[in-house]
Amino acid sequence: MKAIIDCNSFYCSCERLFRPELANRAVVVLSNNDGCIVSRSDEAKAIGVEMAGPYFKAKPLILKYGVATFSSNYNLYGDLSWRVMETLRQLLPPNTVEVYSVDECFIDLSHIPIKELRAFCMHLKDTVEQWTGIKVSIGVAPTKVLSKVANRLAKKHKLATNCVLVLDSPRKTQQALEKTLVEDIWGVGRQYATKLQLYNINNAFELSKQNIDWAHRNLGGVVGKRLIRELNGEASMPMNEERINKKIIATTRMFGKPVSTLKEIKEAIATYVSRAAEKLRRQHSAAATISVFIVPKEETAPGARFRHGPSIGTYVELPQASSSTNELIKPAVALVDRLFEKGRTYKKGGVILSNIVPDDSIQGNLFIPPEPNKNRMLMSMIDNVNFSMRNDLIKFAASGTTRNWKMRQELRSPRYTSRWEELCKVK
DNA sequence: TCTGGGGTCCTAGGACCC
DNA sequence: TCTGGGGTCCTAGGACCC
Repeated sequence: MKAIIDCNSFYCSCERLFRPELANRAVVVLSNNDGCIVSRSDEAKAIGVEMAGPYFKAKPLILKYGVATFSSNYNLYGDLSWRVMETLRQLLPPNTVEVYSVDECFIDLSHIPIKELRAFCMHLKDTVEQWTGIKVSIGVAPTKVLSKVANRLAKKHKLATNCVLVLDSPRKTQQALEKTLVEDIWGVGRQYATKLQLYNINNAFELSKQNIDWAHRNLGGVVGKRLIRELNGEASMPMNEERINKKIIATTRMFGKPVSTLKEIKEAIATYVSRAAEKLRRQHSAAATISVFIVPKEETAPGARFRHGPSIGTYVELPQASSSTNELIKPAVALVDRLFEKGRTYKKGGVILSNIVPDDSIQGNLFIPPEPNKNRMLMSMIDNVNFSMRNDLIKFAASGTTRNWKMRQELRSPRYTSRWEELCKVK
């Protein structure tokens, strides 16, 4: 059997941890740039604050009910996420924890007898809560997709399930599938949900009865086949070993306010390159392709569903993979020159590094004299200062100093667990 | 006035090879 | 009139996830 363990309203729970007076109050956390709502406590859900809705639209509701509102504080969430995962690793055999996202992991439970699964999972849940202060829900089933189904119901019916639901019989599984609408299945997004409803397939049980070849034709090829098999209890998505290195690394942001000068866009892009290069070095990699895009500001027709306008982008292959900020900034900024059109206003930009290789096996280039990664020392010194003291204490001139385009983050809580000067004060 | 950011996997189709 | 077949690699774009 497999399980998915999922932190309840993760970002909100993190904020509450250091603000116990918020325990029973509605809490929401906003995305970067204070744009959207990305986490809601149960109380916030109850008063009708919508997930992923724009902040400005929810604001009347938030003010009316006095909802505690936070900008996202990724230093804090990252650290607490690590604590939760580390706790689970200590309670489980080696290599049975697959971290899936900042607040979720799959675990392999084949070492636990079926009859003891529930008790064991309660033990996991209680220990995580006791050690980290974060509440989790656990769904257990023979496959990943079914465990996601179980997890969703566990969270939905907290009182009845105590946040742990085990699907250990065909009868329980069928009941769970019947209670799950197609759009709530892991792997079914808006496109597929619409299509399925068109065929009058409305819940997960109905979907599980569909023909495999039909799924292949209609639900994205092997992805669809796999989904049907998983719903029928046939494990088709193996547990993955820990993903060490990312294959692409991106840093993309809305600008704090629309930007219309080439200089400012170049500064923003140079700053994003610095961030992305840090991520690259943290995993001891180098990138050989660098892509840059910018998104012009445009109006959304009233009433229309919001969508971003097309992004304008291009990329360049470097003669040799690199992880040095200065080597990456130059080509990135040159790409901006090609993309920028005078007179237009832009709202977002981004940098994507791909073609990523380990930095100890960089493919030499016949036409470039080989030289040791001479920037390595400098870079790691800069990283150390910036990580331990203050973001961007040391930065490259190309990043600019005024930074009018910088994102808004007006409601961020202190980084309680990762900055000395922001520690919780008891007295 | 204000609608996130960072990923993964998969497919189709073109270029190219023998 | 007939105009191969089988394979690999690459890229762009779609769909999905949290």
